[in-house]
Amino acid sequence: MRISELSRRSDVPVATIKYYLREGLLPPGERTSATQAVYSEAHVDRLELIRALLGPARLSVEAAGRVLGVIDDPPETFLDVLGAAQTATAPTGASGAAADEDPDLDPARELVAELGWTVDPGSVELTQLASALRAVEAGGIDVVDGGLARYGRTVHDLAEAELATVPTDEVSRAVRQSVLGTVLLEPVLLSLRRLAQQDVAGRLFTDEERPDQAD
Amino acid sequence: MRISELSRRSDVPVATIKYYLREGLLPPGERTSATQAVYSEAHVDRLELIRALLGPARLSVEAAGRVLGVIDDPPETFLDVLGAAQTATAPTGASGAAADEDPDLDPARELVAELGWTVDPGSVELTQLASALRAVEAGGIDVVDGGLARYGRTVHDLAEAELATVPTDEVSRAVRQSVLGTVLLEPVLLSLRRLAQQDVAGRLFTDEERPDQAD
DNA sequence: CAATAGTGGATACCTTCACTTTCCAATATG
DNA sequence: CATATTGGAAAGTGAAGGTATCCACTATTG
Repeated sequence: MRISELSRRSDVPVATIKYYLREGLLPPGERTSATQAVYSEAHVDRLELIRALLGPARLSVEAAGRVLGVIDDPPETFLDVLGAAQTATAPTGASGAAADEDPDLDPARELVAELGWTVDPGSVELTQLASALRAVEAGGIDVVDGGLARYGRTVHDLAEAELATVPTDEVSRAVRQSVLGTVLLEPVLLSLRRLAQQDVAGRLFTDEERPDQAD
Repeated sequence: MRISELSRRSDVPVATIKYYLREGLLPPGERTSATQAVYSEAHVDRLELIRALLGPARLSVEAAGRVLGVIDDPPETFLDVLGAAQTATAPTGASGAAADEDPDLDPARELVAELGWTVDPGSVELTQLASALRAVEAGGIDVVDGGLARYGRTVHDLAEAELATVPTDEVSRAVRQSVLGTVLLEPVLLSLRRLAQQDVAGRLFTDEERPDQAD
């Protein structure tokens, strides 16, 4: 198919497809002449994936490029699979640069230690956890019931369920599953959490008793 | 204190403080004359909170304004607390407008039904779950081990732990806790998940055996 | 086989967002 | 009184993510 049909099929404007081609998110079509190329089903799928990464997963075009790059050109070893997934999707800079100094990683480190987890001590995620904890602090809110450690243990269950789906026989499939799982399940997690909150709140405030009013 | 000291204390540029004042995120200082106002400790705290919302929580200035608006001017009833929290932080539009038609809410509805949750059938979160599920589909990845329902059940535990911290005696404190909890715990959740993945991946690929290759 | 429409590619432009800069007239302050 | 600050308005900025415009070329189609 030519670009206009690709556009119709994928519901992405031609100009935008060209943009993604320029940015290297979408591989070029197969050239049939100096000014013509044909695109395949694979291009349609790829565009869908790109839109999923840029939309729900909220990745920047640059981050999406890194994610797709890891999928297209996977690391050699299983050990590197997750690391690749995570550094590819880190918000800014990616390669281990400090955002602005490092104000205080200790609370984050302590929490991880309390949970008994083994993590990369220099990973971006640790920095992000630290700043997330500072934000909670700034909000002056009470931490989760049972403490953050309980929260962490529950999240660990999630991580186990996710990683159980990663095939251990072939690196390229493992990469795809873990890289895309890492980013595409985030919005699922977030929206499920909010829906669960609705359910819990409903039980708390409606069923048992309603504090004191109508409306 | 005057604006320049507020700036020093909060580490936010004067021009930015003025911007937040203009956008209504920060309440004006107390006027002492036509061209002078004094700011309090409360302003310092508020600025910290604003930065937490705009930074780690990744809210837009507009969404942050809605969140702060709910806190400053809480709903009357407990029933509305969570709803207010959630609509205030919804990505776009907020008030129940369809992003672009509604392609297919059914998978989301089904999942929620399977979990036995009671949720607002018209809530934005349902739409977001639907589009998140479509994104997973687009990525062609296997769903979590044990199915999404298992994932959902685990998330429900999280929601319970969170909502257990919401005081049930005073609406204004309940609002603050649930509104800020909703948004400020998201980055905590996300970064903890990734750290948990590191731990799980480490156990899978390092301890037991490494599959079969070098590099 | 000429007229028309559709291409790939490059470049310029546009819009939104979150700030920054610049001005200003009116105080504060030394 | 001279200089520095202030609150406030308005214009400007830089990054991000597209769009729009051109253009020299095919690829049809009548």
